[in-house]
Amino acid sequence: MNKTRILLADDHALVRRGLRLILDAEPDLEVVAEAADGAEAVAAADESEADLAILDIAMPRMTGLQAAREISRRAPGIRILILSMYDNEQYFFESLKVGASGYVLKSVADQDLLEACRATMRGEPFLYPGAVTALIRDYLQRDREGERIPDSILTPREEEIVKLIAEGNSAKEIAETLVISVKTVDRHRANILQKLGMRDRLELTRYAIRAGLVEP
Amino acid sequence: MNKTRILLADDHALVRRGLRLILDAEPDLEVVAEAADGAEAVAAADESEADLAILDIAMPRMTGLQAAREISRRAPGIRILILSMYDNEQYFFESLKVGASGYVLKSVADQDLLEACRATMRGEPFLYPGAVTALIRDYLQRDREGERIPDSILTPREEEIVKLIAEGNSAKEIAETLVISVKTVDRHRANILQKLGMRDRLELTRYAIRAGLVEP
DNA sequence: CACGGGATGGGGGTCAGCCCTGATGGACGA
DNA sequence: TCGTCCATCAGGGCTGACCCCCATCCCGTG
Repeated sequence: MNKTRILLADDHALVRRGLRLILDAEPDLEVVAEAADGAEAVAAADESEADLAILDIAMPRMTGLQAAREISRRAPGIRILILSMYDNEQYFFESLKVGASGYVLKSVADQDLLEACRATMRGEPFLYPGAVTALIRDYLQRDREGERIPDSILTPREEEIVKLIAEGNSAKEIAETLVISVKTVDRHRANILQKLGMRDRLELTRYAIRAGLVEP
Repeated sequence: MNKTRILLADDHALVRRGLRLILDAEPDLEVVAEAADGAEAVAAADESEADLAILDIAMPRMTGLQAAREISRRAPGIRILILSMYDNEQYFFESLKVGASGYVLKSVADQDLLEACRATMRGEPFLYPGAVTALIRDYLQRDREGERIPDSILTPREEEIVKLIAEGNSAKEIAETLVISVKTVDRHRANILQKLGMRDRLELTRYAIRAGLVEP
């Protein structure tokens, strides 16, 4: 019987180590590669011939979501499980959109993670209980209003801007960092705020911190 | 030989489980209690007769720092190790202030965590390498300027203002809440920013979240 | 009592955040 | 090829954030 070959990506070595112990203790699972950020994860996915990638959502350089998008584009055969600190509908739906088969909260028990791995490898999507509620609520609402998913998701560029704003950079600094005009940063910020229904950088920052996009 | 009895507090069950595997694998360490938030940790410290409390810094209900303050007040015999995602001087110093003997980043290797536990139990403070740099820099600066640590620099009123700012309120809203003039709020904010050496509300907000003054 | 710190304000200034309209070029799918 | 989405940018306007100097009042302490 073949073991499921796992790529494990989390920026905290200690957490990674703990997860590895949990996974390696199972007879049917085997961690064959580790990554400390999104970019490493993408590279590791290319080389490791893993069957399953477990990606933390909050990582430097490239978030788990961006990495998932990239991995599922370059290596469609790899199943992806997103690991998240936050019980957040927005991120759950976005995970599915970027090609992940499952979404697991860090607050679940280890048995749930193992079950998620196995379900994913069987080709079944894994939904953590809270997400089911969110899913149902969403479908009900869409049904009631007869519309499709509001698609209020941010573009990659916009996510980049969100990070920089939430890290405390002014529009001018962001413009210099990205080598674009302040006006464009302005434009992006306006679009972001409008999409997320927020009113200013401060609210956006709190959101980004909650979502694990940046550190406080 | 007696094992070191450990209280492990982290809001993510998965992470907690992983850490427990790391710790329980050692012959001289033993996890005897777990907690999923700061309040639970305080309660567990009262009951568990633990020797060492490992507290994640970011937890609901009560942050690791608040819990540490409470635990070291109620049970001074328990050594405390703060576990943090953030390589941040401010946080590090606050940890020491609330009675912790060590500060360990989640990005360190498992061996470093084990070494931190043992050093703490030997009565030695454990400093992760980056913190040493910060410590030295701080001492140098204090030495140069010939002043001592201005602890708890903010007045009660100012802390009230900080909270309101960090919760996303505008100066106008704060003025209405406190029934004072916008100008006074302005004045307070200016004093606060000057005292903390920060430049705007956004930086202040991130500080307040890190310090556990407000929820993200 | 006099002095200092804390809280409260006013006047007046600069600058950045935020929003609107409108426009262009490139990429990508129908 | 055409429409759509994304990223890019300009001009111009409003408001709030942030800063300066200064004044008042209360309070506790030397």
